[in-house]
This record gives sequence, C-alpha cells and structure tokens, in this order.
Amino acid sequence: MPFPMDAKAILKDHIAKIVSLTDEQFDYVFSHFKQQSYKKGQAIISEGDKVDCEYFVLEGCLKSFYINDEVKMFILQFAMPTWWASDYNALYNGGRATISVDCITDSQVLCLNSADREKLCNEIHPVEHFFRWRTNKGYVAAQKRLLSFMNNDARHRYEELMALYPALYNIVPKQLIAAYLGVSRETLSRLYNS
Amino acid sequence: MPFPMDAKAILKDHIAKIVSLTDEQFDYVFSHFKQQSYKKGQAIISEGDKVDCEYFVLEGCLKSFYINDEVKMFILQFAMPTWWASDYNALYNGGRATISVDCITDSQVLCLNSADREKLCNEIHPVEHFFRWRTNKGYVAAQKRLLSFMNNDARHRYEELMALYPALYNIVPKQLIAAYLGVSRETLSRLYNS
DNA sequence: CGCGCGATTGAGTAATTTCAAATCTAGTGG
DNA sequence: CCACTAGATTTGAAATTACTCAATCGCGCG
Repeated sequence: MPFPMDAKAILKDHIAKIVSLTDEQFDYVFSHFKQQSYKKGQAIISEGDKVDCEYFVLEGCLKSFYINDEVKMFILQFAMPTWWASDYNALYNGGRATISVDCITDSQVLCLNSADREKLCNEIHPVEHFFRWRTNKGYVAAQKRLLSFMNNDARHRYEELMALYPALYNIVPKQLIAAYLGVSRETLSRLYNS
Repeated sequence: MPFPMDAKAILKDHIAKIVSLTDEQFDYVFSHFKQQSYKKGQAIISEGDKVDCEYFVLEGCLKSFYINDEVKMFILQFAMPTWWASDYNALYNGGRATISVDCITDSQVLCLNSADREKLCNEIHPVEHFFRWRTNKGYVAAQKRLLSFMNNDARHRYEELMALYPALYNIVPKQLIAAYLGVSRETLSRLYNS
C-alpha cells in the first residue's frame, strides 16, 4: 500500500459508530493523535519500555505478546485495522511494559498518549463514553476467550479463531496462530491435518 | 452476620475511591440500586435468563460460571465484597445468559439495572468515568489471567490465586478452586499435596 | 541452484484426565 | 456423646493428550 489514506476519516467512522461528536469536537480529538508508519517486524512497544501510548490500527496487522523465561511467546491479541493495542496494564498502572507490541505486516497506526486520552475523556463526555464502550468490548472478548480456553480443546479454538478472523489465515505464519492458541506449532500442525 | 449493614456507605466509599460525587449526586445514583439478600447456593442469574442487572457485592461471595455440554463447570470469577458480577456479554449485547451467577455463601448485593446504569452514565459524567475505570480493571485482570493460563501450569496458577485472595481458601470448596483453575479436582488435590 | 525459514512428521516423554474406590469431615438425630 | 450420612477430598491405575526434540520436507528468493 504505497501511499496515503485518510486516517482522519477512518477514525471518525470508527468513533461515529458509537457516539456522535460535532465536527469541531472530532477535529479537536483528532489533533491529539499522531500518525506513524512501521515496517514489518518493527517493534512498537518492547518489554521494559515506559508505556504512555495506545495505538489505533489504520492498516496492517499488529500483535501484542508476552515472552516468558523459556523464551516462549504467547500472543494476547492480533490487532487488525480499527482495533486498538497497547500494554494496558502498564498504560494504566504506570509500570514498565511486560507485554510487547510489534508489526506482523507493514502498518499505519494512530497513536494516542494516555494523558491526552484522560484529558479528552474529561473534557468531552461522549469521548469518555466511547472509551468505556471500547474497553467493555475488550473485556467481554477477553472473558469469552478465557472460557474458550478452559472449555474447548485446541482444535476447537483454532476453528473459532479462523471463523472469527478468516483474514488471519493468509497473513500470519502458523507458528503465531499456535502462540495465540497456546499450543506448540507441532500440535497445531497435527490438528488441522487430520 | 445477623443484621444490617450500611449498603449506602459501602457503595459510597467504593465509588469515592475513583471519582468524587456531591452528596446529592450520590444519593441520586444510589436511589437506582436495589438491595437484595440471597442464601447460600441460591441462583442470581441462571443460564437462559434475560439479563438486565449487574450486582455489586456488599457481603458474602458469589461465583460466575459456565457449564458446558458435559455438565462440567468453569468458574469465570469469584466475587467478593466490593466486586461486581453479571453476565456482561448478555447484559451489553442483550442476549440470554450463558453465564450463571450464584451464591457461595449467604450474600447481600446491590443490583443495578443496565438501562439505569446507562442513564446515570449519561446524566453524570463522573459516573461514566467510574464505570470506565471499573471495566478497565476487569479487562486488565482478564488479560492477566489469560496470560497466566497460557504461561503457567496449574500449580503456579493455584499459588497465584491463593496469594491474591487468601480468604478464598477457607470459604470455597476445593472443587470450585479447581473449576476456576481449569483443572480436575483430582489434579488440584495432587498439586498441593506434594 | 541452493539457502533459509516455516511447516510437517515421528518417537519418546511428561502431564493431565478419567473412572473407580477409599477416606475424611461436618452436621443430624437418637 | 455417638452413629450415620452426604458431600468433599484423596488416592491409585490406566488411558489420553500435548509436549519436546530431532529429522525431514517444501517453497520463495537471491
């Protein structure tokens, strides 16, 4: 995707699905976002970083992940366009990142500072409503995934994931899918060849 | 615990930790809550119910759980005093309950209708802020638990749970702990006797 | 053509589950 | 105070499942 893209329109649409802002309000909100480009493989948040932004994906695909002591990676989230990503624990509690975020493909993001988000939430009630809605969606999704983890085996979770985001199949290497499902890549491979 | 208890003071404290409301505002907010008593084992939300309330625990202990086709139970959350519980998926998306909620011990709760919550969020900006904060906490906690599920074995998760809520050990039967950790009760038993 | 990364396959091992049986514990009624 | 019962917990043994490690395969790109 060589060039521009109306970041503003994309964000505006996204927000308008939930709350209505006047044009001035939206312009003001938008002025707090910074657009950034990243290349495939590039890190956005690395373990140990101070985290003060969250990222809205315009284009491309990010992953947020954790790497344990045995250097095994676990993927918390794939972030596709109009999704948000960050280390929300560090972002809200002010610690250093334990969750990393990087780019699976070349990506365009809008980045919003946490202090700015709080300011906007304070100044414009509908913005606060929007962020409550968004977090709520994330919460419900996380609970669903947790349940699926406890209840379903890896094959079932694999099919669930593919049904939900068919696009992933072509974009992300299978080992990342395995890291999302919480199984070894060998196990995943055996799963869908039988 | 034979008798009263200042429900109002408990909720007021809880909210005041996050946002400040005037006394009139809080009185108004509080007027939308209904206090209810439940006995040990009693159901608050059952699978298939229409869900239109969420519950703030004043006293006692609830669990929210899912039961699968093989009648195996998985616990999403133990709700202790000042925690909130409901089937948030059904509550926000308007479906029937797939998650049930019941009482592990005799309990006192304050119940808030979803329509009322939205009304209050609309009318009083700080209330919306409060609920955003609360949901955010839940979101971060759910992500942490998800990671722990992928990364740690059952023993580790058991120790984590006990470190976080030592009170549970004396209150809830071990099989419920197992249902929370996502292991069989036999495995849990073997875990902490070695 | 051959390198390198990702994906697959095989074999042995470790962890968890299931099913069944034995044990423990708190509360009840005599 | 004791016997009894229901529910909870523990233990054993076999079966299942996923893991690791190692080797092989397949394919795109220089």
